[in-house]
Order: sequence, then structure tokens, then C-alpha cells
Amino acid sequence: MSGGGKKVTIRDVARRAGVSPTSVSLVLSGKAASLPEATRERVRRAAQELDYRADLLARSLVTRRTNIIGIVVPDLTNPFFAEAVRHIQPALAERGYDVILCNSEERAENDLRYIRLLAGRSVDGLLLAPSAEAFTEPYSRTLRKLLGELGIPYLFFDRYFEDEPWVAVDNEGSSLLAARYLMEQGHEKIGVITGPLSLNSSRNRLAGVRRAYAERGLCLRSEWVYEGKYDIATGSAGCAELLGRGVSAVFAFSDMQAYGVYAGARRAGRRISADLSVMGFDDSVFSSVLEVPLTTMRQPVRQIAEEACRVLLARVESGETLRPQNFAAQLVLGKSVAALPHEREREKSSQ
Amino acid sequence: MSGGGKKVTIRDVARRAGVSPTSVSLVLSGKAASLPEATRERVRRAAQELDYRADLLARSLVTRRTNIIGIVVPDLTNPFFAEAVRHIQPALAERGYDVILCNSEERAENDLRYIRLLAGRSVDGLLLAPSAEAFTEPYSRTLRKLLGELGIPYLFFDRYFEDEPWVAVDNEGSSLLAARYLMEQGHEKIGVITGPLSLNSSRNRLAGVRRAYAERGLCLRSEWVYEGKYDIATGSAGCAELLGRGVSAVFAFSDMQAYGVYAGARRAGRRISADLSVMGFDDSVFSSVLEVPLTTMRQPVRQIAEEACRVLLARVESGETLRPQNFAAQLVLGKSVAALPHEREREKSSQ
DNA sequence: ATGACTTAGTAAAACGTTTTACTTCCCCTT
DNA sequence: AAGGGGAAGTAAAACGTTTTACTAAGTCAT
Repeated sequence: MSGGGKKVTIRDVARRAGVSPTSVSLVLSGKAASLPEATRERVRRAAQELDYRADLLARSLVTRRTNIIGIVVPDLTNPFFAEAVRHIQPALAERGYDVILCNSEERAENDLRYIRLLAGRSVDGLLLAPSAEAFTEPYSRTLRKLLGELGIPYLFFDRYFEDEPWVAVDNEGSSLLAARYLMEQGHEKIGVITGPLSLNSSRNRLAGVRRAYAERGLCLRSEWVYEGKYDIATGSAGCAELLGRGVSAVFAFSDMQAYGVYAGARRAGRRISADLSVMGFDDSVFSSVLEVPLTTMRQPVRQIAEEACRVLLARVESGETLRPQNFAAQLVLGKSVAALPHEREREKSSQ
Repeated sequence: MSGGGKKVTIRDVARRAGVSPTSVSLVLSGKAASLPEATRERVRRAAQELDYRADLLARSLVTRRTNIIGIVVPDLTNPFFAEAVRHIQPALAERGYDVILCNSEERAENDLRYIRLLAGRSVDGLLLAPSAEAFTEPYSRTLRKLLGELGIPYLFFDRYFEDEPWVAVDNEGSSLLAARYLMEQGHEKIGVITGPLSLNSSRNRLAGVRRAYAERGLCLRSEWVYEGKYDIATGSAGCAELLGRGVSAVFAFSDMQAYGVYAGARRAGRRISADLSVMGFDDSVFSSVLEVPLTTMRQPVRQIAEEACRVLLARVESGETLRPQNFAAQLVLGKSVAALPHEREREKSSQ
């Protein structure tokens, strides 16, 4: 291992440029307004010749800023979070921040542990999508207390408390659109597979469905609602249950669940679309390659990610609390939702 | 923002325990063999009462260790890497290391940029899966030179140079198994969709296929080999191309590509299995929910991830270079590979 | 009584920056 | 000639640890 000899410090640069370390620091951080260009140039050249790179640890020790943002997500193998992180990281890198990533594996205990750990690393800010568990007592109380004590700017994304700063898709509005679309296709018995109802995202999406029902003067029967997790297994199990309750369509609150519904329907001998309509939420990359492409609500993940960075950094750098923009998901038509027969008849006769 | 008043330093603890900061440091890091238990206890209590947490920045500045490992992956939305990171992170956390994650987006320029940036953060080690581009000139030269100069322990995973330390699945052996299986099912015209051939993983998998052909005294025709990327689009494009060349089966070097093959076959009016057999590589979570579940080679991602951590930390902590274990992928039977008619006949008649 | 150990501790340097509070010199105004 | 004010810098403190090299006091064998 070479290591390349001793480390080049600011002192070495100072010596070579014939100035004090102070001046080097000033010049290199662009605060040397008072120094003449000649000196600045000399310092810059010396730094370049020695390939000097400031030691970020030493800098952070004195400035109390690390330029690191901590991220906690519940499940990296969930395409939504993978994609979110994928967009967040370069958005932050561009502004000079690095990312320490933690995966809580949907366990509140890990959320707390990782947040403490990130605080111990003096991160400048936290981007949080806690586990579903973390929104239940006693975890939620502990979590909020902890965040209060730490004094580190934080922002929730995708999963949130209503009274804390957050960025997420417009859950209610988006699922209202989805449910309306299903109803326009003639479905009035729509099974719903939700995520954990401890999550606002799930509750709000459910509220959207209820609103769609209400608009038609109907009511969502509680036996058509299946609460689960945002995973494939939930989709299969939910499908099995809902099929027995006579629904003509299933609205899954994530594409992962929708994939499970596909599997469940197949197992029950039902064809997607022909026998059972399916609506997803997310528009994961796999949805379009399915034999029956999934009709789903596309989350603008990239925009959400970038907005989250923008809002968090505003808090970090100037303490302002921006009002985050709202993002609507967009209906992506696949082939998994069929118009119901009588509805089709009506369309025909109206031509 | 509360912030909770002034920061508690080692001096505060020292004052309260009535000893010097030196002693506190010694006790808290367990190196105070010479101090009597009474004193140690006093120090520990004082630390606890004040809720003292050592400032990791200050510590790192003097110890020159950060307990951070930098990871660079080419694409987080690829389930293989998402899962790998998911396993790596807790494996490292368990041993006291945090992870700074970077996503190169398959661009060599970013590989280099991020490695420099991680070095600037004084990470203790690097876990690298560079972009395909990084294995071509001039990037590969630059990359290796850079790593040599930095003097930071590193380990390649999944993607590697033969003469550098790495951990990965046994590519050649695994694809040999896959190809043998296809041949046992009667396929002798197997189209292959590879990843970038700049990658050892792709080349070695291809070598495995060639060996399987050789075992039967046959030869893999070059027109049956389609080089692409490890993504869905490549799968579709490759499928279209290979179908025109009369293959009865396609071996895709990743499940993502296999999904593309499914889509491509559908577009061409061919049924998976009945008209075209498909073999994948990875066993991503979606493969089992497909209408025709994918037959694929399961990579032991978790084991690879944990082995990578073990080997890297050995280098970091004691400078030893362990010989990494070899991992074979395992055949997972779906329904995407059919036995060819004449083969089926033979089986029947032999009963 | 001496020297050699051991025990219980500490003072101060070091890590590599940034930042604060100066100093020195020169020019300009009155 | 005195004083003000900018220009061009710098010395030293500070950030919060760890580590090195010591001290002071007591114990024990000779």
C-alpha cells in the first residue's frame, strides 16, 4: 500500500506560497476579498502543485458542519425507495452533501438506533421515511422526542406525521383519481389493499377511495378493505381474501402488492382484466413488462426526491421552512383494468 | 430548535468525576487497566449522568479512523445491488461501521469522482462495483492508479479486475450449470444475452456457456450472442434479434434482461416456454410472480455481501488479505424452460 | 536506606482546520 | 503633523478528542 507519503496540510501550502495558513484558508474558501489577486494566485498554484485537499474532518470539527445528510429508509429493496435514494443522492451531491444511508428493515427500533447514530456523526440534516411501526406508540412518542432533543434539521418523506415537515405525493388526490377511473370503467365493488394504516400515506389513500365512493353516493364496505404491508405477500393474501367477497376490481396501494395480486389471481384461476381488474400505485419499472401491463398511478419519484432535498437544505442552510409543493400521481394506463360488460354495452349503444 | 444547550465534552465529564480528561478517555475506551474499579465506576457514572457521547469527528481527527466504509454501486434500482446494499449495511453496522453510499449511474466519471470524494472523507475502506465503462480504457487505468495512490483498503464486489481483491458469485461455474440444464432439456440453439463484455462477470458467464457447449462437442455460434447492458431494454432488443436467428431458448445474464425477453417475446407473438424457453440469472423477487415464473440462477446475495464485509474489514483492521470464498449460484426452477419435443419423446419412450 | 517496581494518575502535544483579533504599513485628509 | 482608514496580512485560540511521556506516592526486596 503506497499511501503516498505524508499528508499535505495547509501548512505545507502556506510555506510554499510564502504566506500564513490563515491566508491559505481564506483564499481557498474564497473569503480573501482583501488579498490582492497576485497573492491569491500564488496560493492557488501552490495548492494545486501539492495536490492539497483540505481535511474534511478537521474542517468539520471547527465549523460544526459535516456536509453529510443522513437518510433512513424502511426497505431498500422496495423499488420506490431504491429509486428515491437514487435521485436524492446526486441531488445532494450537486450541492456538496454526501449521504449516509441506513435501512431500518421496517423496524422502529432501527429507526431510533440509526437516527442516534447519525446524530453521533453530526450529520447536518435527516431525511426520514420511518418504519410503519414507528408511527405507533410508544415508538412514535420516542421518535418525536428524540428529534426534538437532537436539534438537527429533519424532513420526513413519503411517510410522515401531519404536524411535522414532510414531502410526499398527494396521496388522497392521487387515489381519488385512481378510484374514479375504476368507477368510470363500471366498477362499484372495488377491493382495496392498503399498507399499514398507521401510515398517513395509507390512510390518505384510503380517504381518497372513500371520496370517490361518496361522489357516486356509494359507500366503501369495510369488508372490501384489506390492510397489509406494502409487499408482494400482502398482495397475494389480500387478493385471496377479496376474491371471496365478490369484488370486480382490486386497488392495491403499491405495485409490489399488485404483483402479489397477479400471483394470487392466477392461483385462484382468475385472469387479470378479464376476470379481475387491478390498479396499482407507484409505476415500478416491472409493471410495464408484465404479461398484462399494470394500470397504475405513477409517483413522480424524482420530483419528490428533489423537492425533499430542496426543502431540507433550506432548513439546514438558512433555517427557513419552505412550504413543500404537492405532487399528484399520474394515471398510467396498462391493460389490467377492464370495463365491466354492462358499461361496455352502454358505450356501444351510445355510438 | 432546542439543540439542548451546550455540548457535553470530555472535560465536563472529567470535572464531574474529579479526574483528568485523559482518565476519562482511558476509562471510556476500556484502556484504563491501571485505574482502580472505583475510579472507573465514577467516570462511567458521570458520563452516563451527563449523557456524554464522544464527538466522532474529534476522535477521527486524532485516530485517523472514521469507521466509515464507502460504497459505490452502478445502479441502485437494479434489484441485485439494492439487495446487496441492504445486506452490506447491517453487516457493517454490526461491527461499528457506517456506510456512505454512492450511485455511479453506470458512469465511470462518477466512479472516479465518488472515490475521490470518499477518500476526502477519510473512509476506512471502499467497496466497489464500478460501472461497465470503468473497465475500459482510459478509465480503468485511471481507476487503478487512483486506488493505488489513495492507500485506502478496497474490495471489488460483483464486478472486478482479476488481479485485484474481489468477491463475487462463481460466474463461470454458475452459468455452466444453467447452460447444462438447458441442454438437458434438449436445447442446442441457445441464444445468450450478455451484459457488457468489458465486465468479467459477463465474460466468465459466457465462458461457462461455451464450456457447456464444448462438453457436448458443440460450439456456441457467435450470432447467438447478443451483448447489451444488464437492463430490461437490452432483454427486449436481444430477444427480437435472437428470435430471428432461430434459437429455441434464451439465456439472459440477468433477470432484468429476462423480463425484457418476456416483453419482447410477447411482442413477437411467442409464448414463453411453449415457443421460447427463457433462463435468467439473479432470482430477483419479481421472477416468481410472473405469469410464467422464471427459471433462473439464484445468486446468494446475502452471503456475497457478508463475505465482502468480512474480507474488507480484515484488510481494514489488520491488513490481512483473506482469500474470499467462492459462491455458486443455485438453479431455481420456474416454468419458463420447456423440454423440447424430441427430448420429451425420448423421455417417454425410456419409461 | 536504596533502588526497583507498581499504582494512580496527569500535563501537554497532537490531529488539521477555521476564525478572531490583532499588527504593520502606507496613503490621504485636514 | 496628527489622525483616520484601508490594505495586506498574521498569531494564536479554538474545535474535542487521543496519546505520549511524564510525576508522585507507595510497596517491597535487599
